[in-house]
Amino acid sequence: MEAKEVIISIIKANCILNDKLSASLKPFKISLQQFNVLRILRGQKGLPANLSEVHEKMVHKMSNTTRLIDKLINKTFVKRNTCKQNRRKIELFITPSGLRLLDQIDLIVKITEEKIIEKLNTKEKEKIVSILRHLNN
Amino acid sequence: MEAKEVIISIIKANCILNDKLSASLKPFKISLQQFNVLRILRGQKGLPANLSEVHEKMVHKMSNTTRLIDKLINKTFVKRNTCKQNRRKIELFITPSGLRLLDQIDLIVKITEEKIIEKLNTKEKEKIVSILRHLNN
DNA sequence: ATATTACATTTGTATTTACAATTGTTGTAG
DNA sequence: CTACAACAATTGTAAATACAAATGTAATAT
Repeated sequence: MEAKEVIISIIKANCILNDKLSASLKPFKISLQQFNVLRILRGQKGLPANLSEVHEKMVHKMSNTTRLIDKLINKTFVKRNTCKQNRRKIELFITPSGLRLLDQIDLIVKITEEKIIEKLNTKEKEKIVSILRHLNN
Repeated sequence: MEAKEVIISIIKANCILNDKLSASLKPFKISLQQFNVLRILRGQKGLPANLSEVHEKMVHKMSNTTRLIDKLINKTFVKRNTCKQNRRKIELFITPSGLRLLDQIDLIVKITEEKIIEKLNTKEKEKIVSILRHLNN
């Protein structure tokens, strides 16, 4: 088994999965990355997240995370404050309208995600996550 | 095991692997996608490949494959002819200078690829390829 | 207090990618 | 033969992303 094969199979899987998820988000005029940011912020359960925390959980260059969030702010789904304790940092919150959007989107994304991996059984899912985690560390 | 977890692990793996490969290609002023096209054309062993064939093996929109190849042509690594039998099609060849470039790049990419998956044993590599293939079809 | 360094984010710019529409060519039905 | 559909590739354009440099703030050393 050549390294190349393994790598290509990961790249292709990513591509397919990205296409399907993006397509399911299209009616909501939101990109996959924007959706991910909103999900991360919701995960904070009211606590602010600062930009670098969000950035770490993403797969982006920092500069583009800024602009990604600019867009979410324009759409009123996110609010940005500079942090009182450390004015270099900024605090990010998801707004009520952002939460409402996620409410609308959640189900369709969940269905899409499950459809993507529907052919995998429990063991395979566990296996792939553990192998990939292994690869990433 | 939630679908979301599986999907995120694939996305992250792809991200890491993409970063590492791109970095190793940087000294050669060539992108990963451009490198892939060259590899595909070399794989033809002298036979022409037409654009749609190349496109199918890639993870791009057709329109961008055209432009990707434009760049390789500007760099003289690829040659383009319109197909005599069917003038809608174009034939693509890798040039001698494209082959020389690949000669230079091959080793470093191979090393990078192997380094990326060095923590996986034979069984894991086989497993992951088979699971992902399963997912893609 | 001032200079220096590190930190957190932003800006500028070029390149890449997505999406829609268009061009030119071939096949085919009437 | 002509019209029309299908095919293969390209172009135009907006959005996303990569990369380098700059801004503003805080911490530290002298």
